[in-house]
Amino acid sequence: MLKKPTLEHILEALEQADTLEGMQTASVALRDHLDVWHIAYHWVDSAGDQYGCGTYSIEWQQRYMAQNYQRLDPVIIGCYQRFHPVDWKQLDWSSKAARAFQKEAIEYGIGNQGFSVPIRGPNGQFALFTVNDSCDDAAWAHFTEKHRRELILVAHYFNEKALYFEPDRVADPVQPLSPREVDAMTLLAIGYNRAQAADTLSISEHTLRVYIESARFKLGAMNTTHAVARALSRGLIVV
Amino acid sequence: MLKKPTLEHILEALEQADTLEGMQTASVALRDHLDVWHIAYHWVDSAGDQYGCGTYSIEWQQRYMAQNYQRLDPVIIGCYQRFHPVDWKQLDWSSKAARAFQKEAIEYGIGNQGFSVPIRGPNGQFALFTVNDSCDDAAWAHFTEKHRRELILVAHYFNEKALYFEPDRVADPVQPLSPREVDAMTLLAIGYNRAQAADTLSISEHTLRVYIESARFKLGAMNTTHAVARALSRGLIVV
DNA sequence: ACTGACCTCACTATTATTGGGGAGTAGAAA
DNA sequence: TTTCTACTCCCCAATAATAGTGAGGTCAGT
Repeated sequence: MLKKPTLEHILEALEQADTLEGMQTASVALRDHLDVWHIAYHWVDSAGDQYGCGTYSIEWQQRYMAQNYQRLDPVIIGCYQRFHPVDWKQLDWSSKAARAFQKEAIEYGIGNQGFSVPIRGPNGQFALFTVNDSCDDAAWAHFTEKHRRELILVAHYFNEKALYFEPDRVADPVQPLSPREVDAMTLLAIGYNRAQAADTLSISEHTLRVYIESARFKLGAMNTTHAVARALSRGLIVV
Repeated sequence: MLKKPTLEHILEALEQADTLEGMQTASVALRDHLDVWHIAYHWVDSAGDQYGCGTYSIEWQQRYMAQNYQRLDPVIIGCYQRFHPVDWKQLDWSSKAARAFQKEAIEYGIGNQGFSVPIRGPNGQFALFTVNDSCDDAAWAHFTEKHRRELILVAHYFNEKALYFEPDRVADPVQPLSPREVDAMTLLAIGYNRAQAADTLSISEHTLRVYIESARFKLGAMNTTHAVARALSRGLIVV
């Protein structure tokens, strides 16, 4: 490189990106900027789909996906229940499968040190942003301490871009529910049965049913449970 | 004030905080640093509990909670499905309830301009970090453009601290669902009835019921609809 | 070899929910 | 003024859900 791009430049380039290659370019630039082995952004979908970008070798990415390693990768498992960024050393590598996985990763050119930022979006979307390197513990601790804040920020920007590229999020036109329908859906979503919900709203159970039915039609739902699920995932109610 | 603290100082003070008052102090310091009317961090809990900190008046906070305004607050509703920080102007204030809410908020000393950052943690935890002020649109657009990145970062730090203070709320019913339970919840959430779901999974309806029941138990849900709603809002299933 | 978690299936009984109907009010919008 | 939407109430028969009981199998980890 003639000149290292600043973090500002990288973030701006990332903001401007309108293809996946833009994210790829940004991850390479960031790797050079931070002078580490690897940068990786990895979207983990509970449907099993996944995609990502980063500087891991194609071979490792293919191997990872072919083997469905996200099911046993301690980084994925460990981050899934966390909010805080995590150093790989803090994770649970005790199982035999995990150690075998780590050994194989290193053979594929992954460094022994890692720092991963879990990121979440709407509807349970989950992704990881990872910095990877090979060095001793003290140097790594120093690095993560120094760059923690910018890594969080960059992780956020990567995920923002990824959500932008994911088409599902901008789809369905939302027909709004009436206030009473929102009440009904909300109470059902927090576990009330019809009698309790009707009582809470001070209306008859029959009336409550009318709201449930009309909400069901508006939401195009096949039954009450479906209606509540749709109301939730469309953000029409907050529980 | 003798001297405005820098953002670095505020973040460091926040990191050091080991009581809720520390968050409160940080929000006041941040308000002064940014020279805005209000800073607010607001945890929206699936149990209906909520807490937060910030510079809103006690009266407004009490009013908000007493009226369960999180159910109709366009900021909450609008941010819930988003990942990106959002300017309040982009939200849907068209309903009568929303306008009445806004009017009342202004009477309680809330400014007309707002910028909210949605934040998510494990198990569907959701919170908002908001900056509020009163100024014209151009000035506000300039402000949000200028401070966007640091606001994202600060939002993250506030939530990190909040999760640290309230581990129970996240850790409480952490039990993950088994694969079959996830299948069952997912199929119910997309509108299948038991017969269809059982057929889809190629198991008997009796067996399906066992999964629904065990998922319901794990989720601490009172009925099937509640279980599906919880699975959704905790991000255990994606529809 | 044992423990525990998961997957699969069956029975009985009671209670709750659903999906069809229909009908009248009030208030806002056209 | 008419029309529309939201809100309120009611019946009935069929279906779904709940709460117990039980059993037997696999598979991973200690």
